[in-house]
Amino acid sequence: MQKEYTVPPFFIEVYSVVAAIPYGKVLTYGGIARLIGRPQNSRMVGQAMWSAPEGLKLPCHRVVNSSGRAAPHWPQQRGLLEGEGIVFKPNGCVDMKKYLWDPEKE
DNA sequence: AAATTGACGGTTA
DNA sequence: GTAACCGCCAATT
Repeated sequence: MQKEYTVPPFFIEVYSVVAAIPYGKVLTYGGIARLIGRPQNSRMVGQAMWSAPEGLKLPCHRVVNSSGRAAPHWPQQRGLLEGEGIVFKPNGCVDMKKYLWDPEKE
């Protein structure tokens, strides 16, 4: 078998967490990094998303940065979140106070 | 093996 | 609230 998918183990951890985000909730890159045990690796989380195979159905659009804002290189993310019932504030930020997923609380 | 890049976080101004 | 700089770690080339 050829390894077409040389998916780094680190990314898999990220995918697992991202895939666990419930509908109508959002999580920050740093939040994911913290859940996988790498609080300093927030950047890798984003890199994992970009490299994420679409077949995994990762709700990457539910992942926002610490500012509560959507990804800077992503044009449609905002529309996707609104489609899930998430409301953006006029300044373009998500109401993290309400939509930020709390894995330990669930 | 080395150097560069990167969908970021946090702090300071 | 916004803007700019630094730091951190791993993947990619």
